[in-house]
Amino acid sequence: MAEKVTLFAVAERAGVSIATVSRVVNGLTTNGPTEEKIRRAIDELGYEPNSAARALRVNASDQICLALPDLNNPVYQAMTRGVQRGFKLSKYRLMLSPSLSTTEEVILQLKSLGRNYADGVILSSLVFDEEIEKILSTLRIPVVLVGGAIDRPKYDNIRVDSERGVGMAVDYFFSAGRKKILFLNGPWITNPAKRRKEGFLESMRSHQIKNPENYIANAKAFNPKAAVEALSGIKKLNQFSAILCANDLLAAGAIKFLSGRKIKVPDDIAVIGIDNTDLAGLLTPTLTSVDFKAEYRGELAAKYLLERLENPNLPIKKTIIEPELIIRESA
Amino acid sequence: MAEKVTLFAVAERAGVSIATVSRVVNGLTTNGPTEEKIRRAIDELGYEPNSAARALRVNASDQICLALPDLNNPVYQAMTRGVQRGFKLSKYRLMLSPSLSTTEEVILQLKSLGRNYADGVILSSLVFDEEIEKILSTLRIPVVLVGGAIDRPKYDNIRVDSERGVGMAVDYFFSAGRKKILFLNGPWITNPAKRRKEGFLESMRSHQIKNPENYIANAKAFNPKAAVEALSGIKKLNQFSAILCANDLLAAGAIKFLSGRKIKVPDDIAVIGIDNTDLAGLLTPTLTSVDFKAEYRGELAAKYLLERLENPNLPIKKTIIEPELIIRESA
DNA sequence: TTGTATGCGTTATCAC
DNA sequence: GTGATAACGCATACAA
Repeated sequence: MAEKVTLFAVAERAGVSIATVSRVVNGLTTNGPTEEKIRRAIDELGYEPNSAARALRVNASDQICLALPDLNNPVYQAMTRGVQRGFKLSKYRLMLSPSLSTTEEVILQLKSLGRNYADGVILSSLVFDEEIEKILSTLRIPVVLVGGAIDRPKYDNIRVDSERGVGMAVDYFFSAGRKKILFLNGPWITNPAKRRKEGFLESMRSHQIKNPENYIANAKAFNPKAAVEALSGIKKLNQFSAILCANDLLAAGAIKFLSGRKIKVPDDIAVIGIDNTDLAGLLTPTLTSVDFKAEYRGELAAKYLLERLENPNLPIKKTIIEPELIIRESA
Repeated sequence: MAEKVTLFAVAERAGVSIATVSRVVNGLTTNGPTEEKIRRAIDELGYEPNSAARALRVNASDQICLALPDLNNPVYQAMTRGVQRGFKLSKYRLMLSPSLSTTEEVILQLKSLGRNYADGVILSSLVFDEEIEKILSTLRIPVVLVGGAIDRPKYDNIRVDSERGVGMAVDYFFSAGRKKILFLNGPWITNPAKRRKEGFLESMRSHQIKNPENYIANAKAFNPKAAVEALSGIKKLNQFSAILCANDLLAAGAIKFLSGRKIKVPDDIAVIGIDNTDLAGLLTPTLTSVDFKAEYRGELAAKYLLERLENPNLPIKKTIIEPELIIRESA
């Protein structure tokens, strides 16, 4: 391993003071005949500024923390790609939190941000309660919320119109004459599940369906296997002509389950997913899905955070993403 | 935003010196009646140690950099999950590099590591040349290579037996009487593509096939769309009874393409993928795929890096992952 | 066990 | 435009 090279080494080699080198490195001195010498010394020695020293001095780490629930879910993979892209041309490095499923994990992660290793955080959590809210308010760095359900006026926030998205799917089913709709939801404690359920109930009622809560099944997780398990437990599946799934992974499981039972999709039962992930185009039949534009949300979150870092006094920004129903073969 | 609280604040409140507080924080002082006071002060003030100051002082950032080609590819998503898991119980935070496709991007990323913001790096690159090698040797932090093709005796290294994995697939085709095999490869410049191609040629020759290089198609990227494009360009597709795809995404594209042409999988043409990603079980037919255990490799890479960080003098570790053919419906 | 004091590498203030 | 120097917050060598 090579020896470490600091400002002092460069200064010595160039025959100037460290202050001058520092200025050149930071572009505070343009012309001057010294600059040439210094640049050469930097190249020859392979000098790279020490992040920690700089961070300590200017109180900024040039790092961003991305706090997400679960990298198994393609929707967060897409969001991550969006965030990556959003920061690509910036000076910021991206930190990836571990998977944050429970309130405790979220809190631990947020608390650790008190160590000042990040200049900002993009948080997308399945859960949101007062305790999390409290810790958020103690953070000394800007926060961008992606998908925080309730209105949180203090933070830049990118939400999705869940109710509308779910409603679009229900409407589409009805327009195709499918009125017996099963809503296959994920774990009911999570925020997205709550919102999507509300949207379903509301939309069904608007179509004059009584007691729509009877047409809801809950999978234990947002994945294909849980979908299969949940559907296996349903007695009279053929009473339904459509299944609306709370995300694409559940839809993938549903399609597998149905074709295993020789039930034709969409002829016998139509299926719509939510999130419109990469998966949708690869399934057979290809999956009709409500696009909540996860990658775009990630990119937008990055943009909002960058803008706030540049100017902390900007007014709070709120965006509600309009969902779009991407129609493919499954419905 | 709350005001910042340092060791000084805690020390003042507890009526001790900052050194004593520092020791308590770092667990260098056990009992003592002072500890109680200090802990209370820490709690009351909500003290969190400043990462930058600590990093500067001890010359360690408690951060790890994960440098990957492409988060669009599920195999790297899986690897990332493995790495996340591997570091979950450690003190290390995970930094995610931007997508590293070209040599230039890899070099830029590696150079930036000279800023000492990471204590170690896990590198999985599609490309490896002398220039990258040179920069690697100047790094002052441990490196774990995942999938560096050539032997690199200086670094902990987790490889995959590509040739063997591809051979398993070819053997399986032959055992099912399928001898006319098309190899649908990715961009030929990348390392995995080279290795997999070699494995294919070698294996075909061992089955007495002459000029196997005539049975190779190259997709422009490792994704479904590129697979469709590549297959569209093939005149006499029905001369083949099997397609081996260089990864699952290509296989997904191939299956879509074939079913679009009313070619039955596996009856008319069998398909095998590589990587055995989450996708495999969700396609129709489900995809037979060579498992290179990406998630496990990620976790192992994290383990190797942790061990080396703990003890830099350990002998270099090399592991070659044994592939496994996961048989599903597509072949 | 506790306190004092030094330095990690950098930026920024101040004189020149 | 340049150089000397203080300070960022912490860990630790040393003295007590």
